[in-house]
Amino acid sequence: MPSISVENYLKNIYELEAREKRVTTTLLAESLNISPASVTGMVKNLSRKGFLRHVPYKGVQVTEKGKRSALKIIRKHRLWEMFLVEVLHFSWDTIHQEAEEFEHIMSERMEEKIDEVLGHPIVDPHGAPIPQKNGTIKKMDFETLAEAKEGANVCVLTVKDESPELLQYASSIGISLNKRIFIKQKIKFDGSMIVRIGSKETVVSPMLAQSIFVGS
Amino acid sequence: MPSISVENYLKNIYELEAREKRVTTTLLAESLNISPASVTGMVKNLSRKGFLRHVPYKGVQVTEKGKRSALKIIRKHRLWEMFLVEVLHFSWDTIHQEAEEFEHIMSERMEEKIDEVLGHPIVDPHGAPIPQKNGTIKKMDFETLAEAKEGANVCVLTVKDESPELLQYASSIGISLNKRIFIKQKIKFDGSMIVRIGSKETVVSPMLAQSIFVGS
DNA sequence: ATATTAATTTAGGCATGACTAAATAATAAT
DNA sequence: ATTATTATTTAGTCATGCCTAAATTAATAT
Repeated sequence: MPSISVENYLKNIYELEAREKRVTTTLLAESLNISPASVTGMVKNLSRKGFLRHVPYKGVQVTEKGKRSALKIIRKHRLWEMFLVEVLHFSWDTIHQEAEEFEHIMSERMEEKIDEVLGHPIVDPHGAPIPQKNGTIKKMDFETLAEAKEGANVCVLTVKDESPELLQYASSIGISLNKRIFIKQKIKFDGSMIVRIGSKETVVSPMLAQSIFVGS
Repeated sequence: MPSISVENYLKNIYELEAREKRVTTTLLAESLNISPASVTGMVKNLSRKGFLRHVPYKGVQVTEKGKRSALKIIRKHRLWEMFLVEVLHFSWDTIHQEAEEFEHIMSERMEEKIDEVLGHPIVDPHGAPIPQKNGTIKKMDFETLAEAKEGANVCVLTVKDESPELLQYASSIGISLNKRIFIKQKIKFDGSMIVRIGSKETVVSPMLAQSIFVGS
């Protein structure tokens, strides 16, 4: 059984792979808040054990085996986030950190019970897809709000969940899952957008816009 | 913040103190499934840090500080057991092991939410008292079923929770919390008892009887 | 092409928390 | 009282997973 550290490495690598071309030692180190030197050591271990492929100075990739492990943990994380919101009435901005710990100690039995009580949900409270029992996960190929064109009317499908501040801010200007956003104007100067959400008009900064994934 | 190991030492010492005159190194080692030599080392640390008083060759006791920590963990453990039964529909014989892990990672916030959802329960699913937020715990001075007199009609108040088998067996002969047991006869030979629970008559072995705490 | 800078890896350490084997202390038995 | 037994402690190891400092490799700029 993989240790908590191993699980965190695999999860982070898997998630970084989705949004970066190369998952370098340094990138991974930053993501894990661990020194690059330490990462090198662990990457060697995990490669030897068949969880990763590592081309020195180039980057790492999870193998099939590594991916399976990563998805198991992500499934537990997202199910637990859902449970925190639905059953324990946590708000969406406080659950990520809670789930970071529980994902590692959640038993199979527990996973099943929670999945059952929640009625087999397919997305978590931030709209991220929950990996299924069989190891599959719905592919996400949404664009970010930052990429949406002027005049478009889009739907909020996913919001990045790492930062409570971001989520609080998003809530405060009316952004939540499945809300529609009309892009009234994009400012050339810095990429800010003037948008209409419901009946209110606000400005969305480029940084916020890059954390929000939308579809049509 | 105490490590998981430290929390387990403190909890076990506290619980052993309640039912043994001296908590010796060996006893503690057995309870924790750790070698006596290792226990000696940790006991030294914890004494130095003010969690324990240790008289070499005599035994250990928690200090006030140690007791406070122990009760915090026991509160989390018992609240979580209650939650597993009430909200996730686990049966009472499967929850102890689950809770052994979660007690260490449960945040204050989580503790509060669960306490709230459960309506501030005062006992766990095995009848053990849940330590309160302020660090107090209801004193348990019940007798064991084994000590009850012939002809007595007693009420099941607590059942030891460490062994799933014990709990399953107790359930199977009709023993659960708040059930009344009439002691029809005590066998001199081995201490077995012939009892009536509801309308059924059964034999309770001395070993089982010692794991069941009753009041009148 | 070479020098500078940045990324990566190697080498050596450290804390935690376990282990075994050997030594010592306490207890019980003759 | 001495011996045998049992409990406890000491000493020395080990695995995990992190660290820093130094060395190496790669990438970039002149």
